[in-house]
Amino acid sequence: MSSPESISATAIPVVTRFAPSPTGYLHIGGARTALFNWAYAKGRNGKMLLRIEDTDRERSTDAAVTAILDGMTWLGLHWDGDAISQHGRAGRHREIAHELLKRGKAYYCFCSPEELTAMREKAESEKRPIRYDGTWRDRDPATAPAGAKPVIRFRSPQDGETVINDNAQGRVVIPNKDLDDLIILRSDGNPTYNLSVVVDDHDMGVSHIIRGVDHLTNAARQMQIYMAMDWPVPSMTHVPLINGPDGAKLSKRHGALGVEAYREMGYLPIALRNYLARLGWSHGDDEIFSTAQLVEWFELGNIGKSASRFDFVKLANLNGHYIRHMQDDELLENFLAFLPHVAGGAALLSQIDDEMKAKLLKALPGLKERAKTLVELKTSAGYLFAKRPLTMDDKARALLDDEGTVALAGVLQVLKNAPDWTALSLETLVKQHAEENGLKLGKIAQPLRAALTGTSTSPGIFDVLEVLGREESLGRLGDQV
RNA sequence: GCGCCCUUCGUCUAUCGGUUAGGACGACAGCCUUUCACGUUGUAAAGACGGGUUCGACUCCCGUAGGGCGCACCA
Repeated sequence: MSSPESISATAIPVVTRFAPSPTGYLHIGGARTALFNWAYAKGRNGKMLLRIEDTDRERSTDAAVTAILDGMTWLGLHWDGDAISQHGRAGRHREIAHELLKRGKAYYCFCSPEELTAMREKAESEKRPIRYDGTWRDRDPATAPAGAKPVIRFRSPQDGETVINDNAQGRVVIPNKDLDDLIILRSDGNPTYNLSVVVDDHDMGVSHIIRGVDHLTNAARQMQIYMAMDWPVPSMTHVPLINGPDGAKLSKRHGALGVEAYREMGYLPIALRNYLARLGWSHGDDEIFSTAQLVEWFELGNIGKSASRFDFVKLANLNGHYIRHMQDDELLENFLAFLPHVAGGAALLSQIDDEMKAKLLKALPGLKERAKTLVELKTSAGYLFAKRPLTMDDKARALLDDEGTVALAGVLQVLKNAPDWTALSLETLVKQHAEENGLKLGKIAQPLRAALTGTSTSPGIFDVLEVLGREESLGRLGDQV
């Protein structure tokens, strides 16, 4: 608290940003990057801004913007202020490109795309590094071919090295000779990514850049632009990537899905947040923690360096934990909100009136112990919605063989005379009946379960009886005798 | 090809020169039990390889191997 470092750290307002390009859905790596940016800002009273990097007009779509915003909202990652369109700031980027020109930090290059391709191919065939050769770096623009439309290139330092003091990666040194003169303004006058990012981050007052390591080399080029403009360089953090379960890059085959796919698979935002936070970041041995704790504990220095694999099994385990521990009414809310996003869910939702809601709520304590996802919850709740006479699955049918049916008929008589219909008293009643007839409880409970639910697995059978109610229960049992 | 980065149980990770290398998921075994789960107890399971530095290396340095990222008038 008293060290000069922490005093200055609290004095500088923390501004992070998440800057996706809207060329597809919000994938899981992007979601984690957003989570880290959000957690860091939240934990220091800062802001997380959202910038849509839509300067590629060909590939950017409105649908993708919507998907990204929806995904973040569902995950509970709220950005501050309005989302900023990078494309809308092209004029400002152009202005800086010309400022760089004026400062002698950039120059016009008249090479045609064909010449550049030839240059690249030649370098490749000669096994030389693929870089712009600097043809126009010191050449007089007056000697340009007539009518050629120039691009503006950044005049990158040729000697020395650029050092990135990265919070996650440590000190990364890139020799300047390996960084060529990148194009900052295209021949059509549109700015290029590395320029736009620097100008926007600077103008938006971004203090901390947290993004994927795939931008590490860009970070060096961007630093050079900051320095050419005499702008302060933000704190940099490059987080490792997330691979598929087999260690290879995430592809559509495994989990390169949009976050909406995780919603459809029945994962809870709180579980996904917890899981994602533990991928590449840690707080000692803590595995299960609240979002508030994440915000409190999150430090950039605790981000790891190596790529991690996405493990659906562990996610499912965490999800099951959160389902089990969630308050019933809150879980019901999550469940109802989830239904429209899953096949057959909308139809089911239309059947859920207040009475059914009450039933669901009552059944939830038994149901949630047994579900790792909301999809499983939907399946296991199926017996509540079933219409008489129930259709039996194979295992249920096997339980209702001759012996099972006899047992069922016996217990049905007892249940018909049950003085009150609560799980507790029914249990006493049935156990007493079993004892009197020298039957193991299982010999009665399983046929009951089959007749009541049409399946061989369910929550505790006495809870099922209570939730279903006397009339419905006796009806279903009678159907099978 | 060039540059940068990474490498601890199957997986996610702890360790910041001295530990029987810890935890979690998963696996296996037991207990609980009306099914399935939950819960609970226990077991197996790791420092890529080779050199240094050091009294002492998972930890620091060098090399090898493997993997990743970047090298566009994409972002």
